[in-house]
Amino acid sequence: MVTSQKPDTPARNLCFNVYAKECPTRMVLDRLGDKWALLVLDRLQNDVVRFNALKRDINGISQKILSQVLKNLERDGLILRQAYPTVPVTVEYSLKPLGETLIQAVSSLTHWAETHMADIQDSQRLYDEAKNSAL
Amino acid sequence: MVTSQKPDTPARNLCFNVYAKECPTRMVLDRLGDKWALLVLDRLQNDVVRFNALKRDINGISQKILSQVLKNLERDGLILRQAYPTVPVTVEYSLKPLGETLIQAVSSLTHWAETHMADIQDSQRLYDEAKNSAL
DNA sequence: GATACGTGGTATCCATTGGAAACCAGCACT
DNA sequence: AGTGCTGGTTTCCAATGGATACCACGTATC
Repeated sequence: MVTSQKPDTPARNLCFNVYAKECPTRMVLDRLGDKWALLVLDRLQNDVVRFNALKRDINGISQKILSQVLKNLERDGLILRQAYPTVPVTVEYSLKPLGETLIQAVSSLTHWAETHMADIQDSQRLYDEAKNSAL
Repeated sequence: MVTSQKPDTPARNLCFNVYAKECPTRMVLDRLGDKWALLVLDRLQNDVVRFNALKRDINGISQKILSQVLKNLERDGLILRQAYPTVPVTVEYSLKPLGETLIQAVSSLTHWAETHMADIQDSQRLYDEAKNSAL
């Protein structure tokens, strides 16, 4: 049976393995497995956007989290931060080539969320009703 | 009670819009924007897996979080939970059709992480070195 | 001159969440 | 009688997240 594998014999023998705790790819998933990062990347698709514009567009994000997320994405080489010494400082964020390669995957996630929302809501309603009738 | 004025006219006027705070699609992103959920879904691709097998395979996940994630995914209609009244209870988790439609997107994310890890590490090293030399 | 505003952020506080470990019930094996 | 395995739940504490206030800077307004 394939189901139960020992921890020391991983399913994949790739150089990088998302299932291994120590693997650096997990750091990437930690980063991407963050709704705000997904939304920021999605918003930067096709656009160059300034800090406060991102804050306005991504409804509900706090400044602290936004600057944190942007800093991390910049460190990862996914986005470019460009500051211009204008009157009040102007800072523009845009996708770097590495980010462009990622946007495909991110985009299909957000698109999936938008298209299958109704199915999920139906399922949740059924689930909750079953729970309540059982009580 | 509406909190405040709308900051600006939103970029998209779709029925479901991930950028809107009140939009249900955000709940989906909250769920998917969770490294553990991504890993669980990825692990269930092509396999029917039992609770403790998932716990073993997904290195580092705690029992509490795993059962929580599984419960949520089941509620969303993405996975199927089947319990058999065997000697010690046997519980099998598998993808439901809705989950199958999602796995493509999830899979490309985890695959992206595995293939572009080296680039990210390079970028992080450069970033940190620049930071340190600036100090 | 003082005041207020807009920019891109930090700093601070506190509620929510996450993880480690302990505990549970039921039964099989020794 | 004690130990182990199953799939969880409970408990406790540290880490994270979000709301809010604050900052420096220059500009416009009073």
